[in-house]
Amino acid sequence: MQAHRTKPPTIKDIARLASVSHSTVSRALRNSSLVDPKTASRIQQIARDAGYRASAVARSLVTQETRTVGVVVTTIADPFVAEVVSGIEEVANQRCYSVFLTESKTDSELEIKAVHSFADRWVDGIIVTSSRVGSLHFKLLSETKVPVVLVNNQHSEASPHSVMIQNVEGSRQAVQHLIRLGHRRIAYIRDRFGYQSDAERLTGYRAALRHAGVTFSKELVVYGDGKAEGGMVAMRTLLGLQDPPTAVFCYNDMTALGALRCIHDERLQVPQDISLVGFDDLFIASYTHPRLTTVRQPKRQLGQLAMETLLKLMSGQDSVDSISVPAELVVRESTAPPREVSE
Amino acid sequence: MQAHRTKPPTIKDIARLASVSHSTVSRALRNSSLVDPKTASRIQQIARDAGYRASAVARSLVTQETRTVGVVVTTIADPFVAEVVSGIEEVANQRCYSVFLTESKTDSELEIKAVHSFADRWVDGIIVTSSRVGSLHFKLLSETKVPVVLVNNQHSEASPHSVMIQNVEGSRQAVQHLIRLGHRRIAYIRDRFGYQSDAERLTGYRAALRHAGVTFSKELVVYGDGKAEGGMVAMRTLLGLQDPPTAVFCYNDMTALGALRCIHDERLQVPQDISLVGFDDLFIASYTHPRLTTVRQPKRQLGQLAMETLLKLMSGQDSVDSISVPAELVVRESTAPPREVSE
DNA sequence: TTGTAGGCGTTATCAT
DNA sequence: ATGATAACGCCTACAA
Repeated sequence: MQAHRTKPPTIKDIARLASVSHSTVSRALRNSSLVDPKTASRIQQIARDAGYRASAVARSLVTQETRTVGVVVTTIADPFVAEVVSGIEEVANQRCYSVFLTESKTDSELEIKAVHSFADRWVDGIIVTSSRVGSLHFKLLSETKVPVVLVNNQHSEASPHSVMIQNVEGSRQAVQHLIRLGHRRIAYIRDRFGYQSDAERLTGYRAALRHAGVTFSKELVVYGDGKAEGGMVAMRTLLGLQDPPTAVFCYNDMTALGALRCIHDERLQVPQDISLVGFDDLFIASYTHPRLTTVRQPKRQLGQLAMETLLKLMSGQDSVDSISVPAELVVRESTAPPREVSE
Repeated sequence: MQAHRTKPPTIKDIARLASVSHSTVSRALRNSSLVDPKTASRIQQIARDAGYRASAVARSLVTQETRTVGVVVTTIADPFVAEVVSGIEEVANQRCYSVFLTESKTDSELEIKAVHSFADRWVDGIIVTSSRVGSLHFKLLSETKVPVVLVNNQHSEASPHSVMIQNVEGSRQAVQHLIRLGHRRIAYIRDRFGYQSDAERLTGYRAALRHAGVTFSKELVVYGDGKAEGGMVAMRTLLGLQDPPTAVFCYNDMTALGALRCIHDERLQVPQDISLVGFDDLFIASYTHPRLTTVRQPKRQLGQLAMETLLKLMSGQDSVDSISVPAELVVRESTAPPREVSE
């Protein structure tokens, strides 16, 4: 491996150096059996010395595949998304795929632009995570004939291939946990932008209530925005109620974080005054005070599964179906029996 | 825009449809002035109808540029890194560059593999953030002649171009703040893997102590790992001291998070019993209890600056120098005068 | 203003 | 086992 001041060497340069044709070089470098082992290793040595690296773009032009995948996310600054992407990247890397990362910022214009860019670049596959964008882009995705896998997509017009968390069952468990502790006035802070997953978590919430014979109370369901800020505001609303809840189930951990902030600011205690449950089990859930009870999503694994699914699709397997991953309740310190019951 | 069941159309297909040569199509689609505006728009219409998209890989082969940049990070699951990358992605996207994201996981093998992959793919530039990998790979980076920009790199053999936070001044401010509150026994929890930035923050810490005439106490400097876990362990050590510190400055917010956890677990109070300062100002710093006093790094901006620097480099400007970005102390609730003084 | 021809760096299909 | 030769899809002189 050596620095080259001018243009990097091409396959023809190596051919010249080795006094063979460039086809032979090509074969030698790809360990083709159609080449004398001796000359092969000789050529490999020469190529190495010259610092030769085959151009992926030239190769792609002829092979018609790029060994790249496009990943579009709302924003990588979201810790949930970041972990999913980390999982994707891990298995992509293992299989020698490079990943293009693009943020859509919940802007359908940008999302479309991203998909177009991916198509132009001949990516072999696309993964879309937690897209909040309307259905219009599904047409686009199906137009371009590259395989697409969705992760926790927020729209029901699902693509044939997706990896999703079991929202209903997860939230059912969470609320059931609160009920077993003795809670009856249990609130749910929704995500105004959550669409599908928010609807499903609401379903689980209602199912748990119904199962326990607790009547659903409209005032106990309020909207957040899936972020801490929205959780704070929503919690404030709940605390202002005539008869406030004794427990709150949040759309996700970020929302719970905001709710916790609000509760602290009101000089109330978790879980003594109010129990709190999140969703996702972000890293931070183990470091709040108190530690947050939450529903775990195997985030990294979701990413890995998505990439593995995409790999199958790209290799031509068409019998790949969607994957539904179970969520798991993690009980920590933010939940306890309500005051009335515990006394 | 129309679905095509078979192969996507090439420039020649469009040429045929428009009854012109493919060179004319090429010109028309790139708004060349060397083409009759009328035929140009006619061709554009035809291309649009046919769902034609020029292949970026074919174009790259002839133009010798890909409009892609490679970004290597330790792990995207690190919230600091994620925000930097978000900044990079934002300006890259604006300028129609796509970004390859690769995790090195602090493994020099992987980091080298990533750079090789980038080189093979003819990326126009590379950004490396918070690399902990040894200097050996700098040789590699300079070998490949693509422009490289480093963000908060952890080694002093810096590349000519980098974007760095002002660690010394930032930590000096943090510790000075503690001193002004009346603290004298101030600890620093280092990052075992922090190299350059850890050393610089230590320097700032010592400078502030010296300036205030506080003698440096070796036992008050302990090692964490830059993560919450390490912060916990380090804090436990500090609390076990004969004469524990009244304030602790942490390498970063993650470390502070762990320290806070430990303090809570010991039934001590922040800031009444002990003051705590972090570094980074991650999102979470505003949502701890109490809110964390910390030194802000404009993370997104670091990424933007890095990408802008890279853009200049790629456009041939060679008179680009490194950038040093000021850090800003953000005083919140985790710092207060020590007990002895406040009573 | 438009068309023709060559080349970007590979892989792949023929011969030899 | 090796070497010409032709793609791959696009851009760009150069010619017309």
